[in-house]
Amino acid sequence: MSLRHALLGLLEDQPGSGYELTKRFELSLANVWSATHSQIYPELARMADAGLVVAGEEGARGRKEYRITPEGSAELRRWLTSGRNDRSIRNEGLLRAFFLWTLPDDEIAAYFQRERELALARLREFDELDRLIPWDRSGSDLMGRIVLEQGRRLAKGHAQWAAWAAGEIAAGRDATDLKGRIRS
Amino acid sequence: MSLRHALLGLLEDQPGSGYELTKRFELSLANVWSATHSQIYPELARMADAGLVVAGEEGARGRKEYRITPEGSAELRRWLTSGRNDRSIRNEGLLRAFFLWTLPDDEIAAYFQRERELALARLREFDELDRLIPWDRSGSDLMGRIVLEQGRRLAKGHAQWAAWAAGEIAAGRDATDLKGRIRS
DNA sequence: ATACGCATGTAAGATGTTACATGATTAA
DNA sequence: TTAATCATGTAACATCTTACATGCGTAT
Repeated sequence: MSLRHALLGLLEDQPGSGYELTKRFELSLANVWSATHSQIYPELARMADAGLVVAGEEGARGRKEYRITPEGSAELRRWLTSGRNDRSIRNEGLLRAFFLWTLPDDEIAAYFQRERELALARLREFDELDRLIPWDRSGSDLMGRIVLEQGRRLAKGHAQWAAWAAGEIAAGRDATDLKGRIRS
Repeated sequence: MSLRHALLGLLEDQPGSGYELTKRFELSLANVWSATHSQIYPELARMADAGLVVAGEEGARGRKEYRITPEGSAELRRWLTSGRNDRSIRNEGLLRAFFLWTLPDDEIAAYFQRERELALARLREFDELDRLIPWDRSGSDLMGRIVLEQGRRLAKGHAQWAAWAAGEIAAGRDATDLKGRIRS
């Protein structure tokens, strides 16, 4: 139930309406977690039922501002410290790579070349983000910079891996028929 | 619809029953993609309806062996070369990190310390796997080694990032009250 | 007046998880 | 004979995606 915890985390920083929280997903959480308003509105209602948040009076245009409750804060802390990172593994990029052997090897090389370029583009985006965000000295911004740094490292590592993989394919091309029936 | 493509990829290597494909998810795909038999059986039935696979006659204990069809192979290749990596971003680890500022900073440091240890344990597991798998010179094993290498790089990078982050927290501790209201 | 952005929701369908349910074969 | 493994499925529930639907407020 990570959507719930993402919402608790955002509300711990400051209260907000469903609409505004949707925007925060698009802006600050864009590279970490995605969610749309059609998920967020009903989830906020369920969280209110569970006592994790409360809605203030309706403002203009039916706007409802949610605040986190002490129970909500406790649940957030419980989630942060419970130590279990249990999302089942689903890495579409690696899944593709795993089956790439079914392609002719010039296409495999082209694939990794493109992966590398996409990763480098992502790296440039992160650098740009870092430049644009007016970081302050708050704890949330310190963690924001730490998360962004991991994004940068991941992108860089991905580019390097893709380049290395392209090299392996090129090296293997001479020694081995990739689609070969050479299985032992 | 990545489950479908994962199944096509596995069947491109060799035919198999639902039960056996479930095992292949647990063994070769364990660190890449997860799926359970309760997903796999109905999906294979749908794929047979769509003409991507065909079931042979029933064997012992009702065993049905599925083979990939030319249409299935074409669909696999289309997926591999269609270039769009569109999974919506969902990284629970980074999500947690993003909200860690709500904890006292000794707990943040402990969190990163544990992250580092878990990543190093993962790295050791990958090394062990690499040692145990009887790699051959086939294309599928070459790609298998390339994917495993990325697992190793990711784990190593994660450990380094966690160590770096712990250092940043320690450095910030002196300069800044992490939960501080110092927002500009 | 009208278009854009604010603001909230519902509905249908796809996908994933957990639990339930059954029975055959084989090795000890 | 009995426990483990092979083998297949269904059901209920949670979650996520995409599309549909409505109306207010504000600037041009």
